[in-house]
Formats: sequence, structure tokens, C-alpha cells
Amino acid sequence: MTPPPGTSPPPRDARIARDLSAWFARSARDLPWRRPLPGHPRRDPYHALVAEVMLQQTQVSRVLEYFPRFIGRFPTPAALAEAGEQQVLAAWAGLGYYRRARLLHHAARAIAADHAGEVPSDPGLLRALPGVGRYTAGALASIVFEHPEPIVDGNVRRVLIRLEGRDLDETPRREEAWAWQRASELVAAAEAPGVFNEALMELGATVCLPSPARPDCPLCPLRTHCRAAELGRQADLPRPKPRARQSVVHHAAVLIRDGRGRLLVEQRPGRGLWAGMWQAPTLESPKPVTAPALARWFGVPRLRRLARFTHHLTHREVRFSVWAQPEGDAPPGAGAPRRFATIRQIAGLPLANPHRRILLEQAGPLSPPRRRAASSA
DNA sequence: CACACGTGGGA
DNA sequence: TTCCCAAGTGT
Repeated sequence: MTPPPGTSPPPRDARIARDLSAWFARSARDLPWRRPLPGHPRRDPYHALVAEVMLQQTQVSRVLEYFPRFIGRFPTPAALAEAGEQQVLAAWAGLGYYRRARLLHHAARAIAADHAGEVPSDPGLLRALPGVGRYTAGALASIVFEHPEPIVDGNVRRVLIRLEGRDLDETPRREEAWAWQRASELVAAAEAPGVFNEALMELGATVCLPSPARPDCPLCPLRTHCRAAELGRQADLPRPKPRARQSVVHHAAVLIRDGRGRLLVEQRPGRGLWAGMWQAPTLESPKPVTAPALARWFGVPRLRRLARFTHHLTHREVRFSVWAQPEGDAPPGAGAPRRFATIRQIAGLPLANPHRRILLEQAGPLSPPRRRAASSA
């Protein structure tokens, strides 16, 4: 985009934008959501929306696995809008942050209802879609529609802080405001805003890496502009953030079969962890439960423990214990929405991720509590 | 606005 | 193996 009359970008910003964009043109990874559809001048806005939502807080390698399948199943906003929430969750299962799937589903319904089935190009309209925040709206507006909108994600933040050698002990809020301001200035200096924005993220994801891996400065197209590199401080910036504490919760999951060998499953509540997904009937508690207490809770005569394992989340550690009711005992009364399901039916449900292991390993014998790495090979 | 929300990869 | 880490959106 050409700058408004009377204002021309600072020469350094223009050189940064030019050098980075040129590097991207020759170094960009070939990713499915970057390919325009055959016979189309630009990439499909709906594909870009799905990809951007999937990429929120999620690594590219993970999204590569899910994106083609999701697009295959829901090829258009209308197809996604008409789908049921359980189908959408099932297509998202294993990808994490499941609220994104619901919000994307709602966004598709809004696109169908309010935008004639077409993803809008206006940044304000994009921002109004469920699950589309400042970053995602900017990414779609710039990358798909070439509006000169700034974007700041984790990669961009790190690249900008190093580029400007910004070593301040400031509040996250202030740093955030600075990064958006700087991103705005730079994108205004770019000839193609979408190319520049995507290049900024690509640089952070492939060259200007976080501290442990360290940036590969000799390969960097911005090394001659970089204040941190000039000072030899590129590995120290940005300063590490204090990490959050982790709490521990206990989930006791019980395997109960009916006379035909089907397993009892229940749906999790509509909010919170693994919202709306399915699991073996589970008692959650801050401390471990004893076998008699668990049997009492589920209203069955007795239970024996089959396995234990720990599932790690960002701010929480979930200690699972898996229990079974001896064959022939009567099933418990209903509490949450529950039903018996065959293994084949269970495999098609949106399962809370740890329960994929708990329930589907029931097709064969459940492995004993993990000890050494003796079992594999 | 501090907090909740998943998962896999790399040191 | 085990520990540490990343960083968008909505409430």
C-alpha cells in the first residue's frame, strides 16, 4: 500500500519491510493454507480463517495434521454452519483449546447469517466474529485482503523486541501497547502488508527463535538492522517471564460395561476443561479418592484399579486413576448425561483427550501402570 | 483485568 | 526421561 500523501515512512522502516518481504518471497514454507485455490488469485478467506484459529496457541506441525481433514469435512462456511457442535468438536479432538472450535462454529453461523456466506474483509467486521480477536482480525485483513493492519503474536513480539533491543522492565500491558504501535509503523512502510506481516511471523517461527534454541542470526535478513544483534544480546531478549504455578487435581475414571460389552460414557459439562466432550464416568476431586469412596459415589458394590497416569496441562496437573467394575456387577444409576456405547461408537465421539487412551485401550487389555521403557520395541 | 483454557516439542 | 516452554481470546 502507498503511504498517505505527505507522510513517508522512516528510511529504516522501509528497508526493514523491504528486506524482510524479499526474504519471505524466497524462504516461505509451503503450507496448505498458504496455497490459493486453483484458478483463484488469492487464498480462500474461509481456509485462512480456519487456519488462523487452529494456529492460535498451537504449533504448525499440529495444525498440518488437522487442517486438511477439517476443510475436507467442512469445505465452506455454510457446511460448518450447518454441522452439529458434536461433529465440529470431533473434528477438533486432540488439538486442544476446544473453545476455539465452538467459537469458529459460531463464527461460521454468523458468516452464513450476516455476511451471505462470505468471510468479510473489513477489519471491524472480522473482529466482531466469535473467536476472532485483534491478532486474528489483523492477520485475515492483511494476509488475505492486503489491508495495512498490524498484527502481534508471540513470534512478532519476540522479533520486534530483539529488532529494537528493547530491554525494559515494564508491565506486559505496556510492552503489548509498544509492540502494536511498532507493528503498525512497520506495516505502514511495507509495499504488501500481508506479505510483510506473514514474513514477520515466519522469521520468528524459523529463524528468530526463542532463547533455548537461540536465534540463527547469520541467516537473518534483518541482521544489519537488529539492535539486539548489534549488542550481542539477541539470546537474552526478551527477558523470561515468571512462570505460573501448577495445581494438582485427581480424576478417577471408571470403566463400566453392560451385558453386551458396551462401555458407559458421559458428557462433560458445557464449560471448563474439555467442555462438552465425552469421557468414562469420572469423579474429580482435589485429593485422591479411596476405592470404597469411589464405589459408593458411583453406587456400585466394588471397584478395582487398573492403571494410573498423569496428564499435564499448562497450569494444572491431572492425575488419572482408572478403575473397573468386576464383570457381572450391576451398573450405577445415571447422573450426568450417560449412555452405553460400543468401541466403534466411542471412537467417533469427541473424547476428552486422556479418555481416548482410557476408553479405546479397552478394545484390547489396558496396559499396566507405566514403569520403565521396557515394553516398547 | 487476572485468569482459564490443551497439547506437543525441545533442552 | 523429565522438566520447561509457548502466548490468543473471552470472561
